[in-house]
Amino acid sequence: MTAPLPNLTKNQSLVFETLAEAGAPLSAYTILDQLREHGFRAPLQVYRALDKLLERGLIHRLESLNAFVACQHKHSHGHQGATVFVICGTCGDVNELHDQVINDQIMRRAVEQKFQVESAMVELRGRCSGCAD
Amino acid sequence: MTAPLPNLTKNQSLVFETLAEAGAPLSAYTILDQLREHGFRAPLQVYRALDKLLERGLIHRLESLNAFVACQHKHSHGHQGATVFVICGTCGDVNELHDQVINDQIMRRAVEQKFQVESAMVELRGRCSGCAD
DNA sequence: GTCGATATGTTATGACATTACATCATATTT
DNA sequence: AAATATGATGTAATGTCATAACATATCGAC
Ligand SMILES: [Zn+2]
Ligand SMILES: [Zn+2]
Ligand SMILES: [Zn+2]
Ligand SMILES: [Zn+2]
Repeated sequence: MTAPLPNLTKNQSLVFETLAEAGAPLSAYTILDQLREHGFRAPLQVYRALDKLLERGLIHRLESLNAFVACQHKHSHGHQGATVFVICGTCGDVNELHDQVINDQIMRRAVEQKFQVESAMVELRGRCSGCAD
Repeated sequence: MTAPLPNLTKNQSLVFETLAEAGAPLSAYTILDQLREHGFRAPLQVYRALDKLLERGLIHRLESLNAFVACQHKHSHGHQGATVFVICGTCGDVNELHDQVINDQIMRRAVEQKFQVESAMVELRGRCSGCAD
């Protein structure tokens, strides 16, 4: 029984659709450029929408790329625990995994140190099977 | 039998010492400011030194902070596998862990996808025991 | 309608990182 | 020693990512 999501605002929808249709990570400024024809003029319009979309878990931020990507979980179930991003440096393809073993171990180590985890980032850089040597 | 490390250059040493003495993450521009009295004038002097220190594993880059930190392994043994950084958002304290379970599982999942891992980053953000509510 | 909360528009600024080119130091070869 | 190659350094300019500050607009609760 989850509360129904309030609708996205116009700007939030535009930003989300841009990311969802790209199916790949985009920087905030790339999103801005793609939305200029829809009236976007300034970075803050993008960043504000991104912040709200992040809060709702509809998108993710890839820290190692300074870029954003639509969540690959179509049904918007909450993300419990760490998300693992597998990023090909050659073709730019990104895959999102959730791994219970990694998540459990992260939490085990955090508890050991009495560390309260607010967010966990796992990003793998390398080459996907299609780009292998 | 590891080959002896060639000595660091003057700039590399200055940057490394700055990070080692700070014992905390510093941005490239913070390092630059601290080294102005030693003749540093431009960001590139810092970034070039950081690149070399990263190559040798003497320092790490914290992707979620856009900052750099000296490796906490005093003996400069190679880092095999994922390094886990535990970062307190309140006091800024950073701890570096190496966890075989996390590393093994990352590699297991990568192999499943035929993904060749070049680097793996795990960063936990939250509150350390000293900063708990 | 008034008020409060949220969203938006706009300008300017701050923070992080690289490109391009010139110069200097050092090691190797001839 | 002179010539060459390699890596390090100095400097200016530029590019990329993100936020501060302030004004205006929209919408629902009362
Ligand atoms: Zn997701
Ligand atoms: Zn690829
Ligand atoms: Zn280390
Ligand atoms: Zn702390």
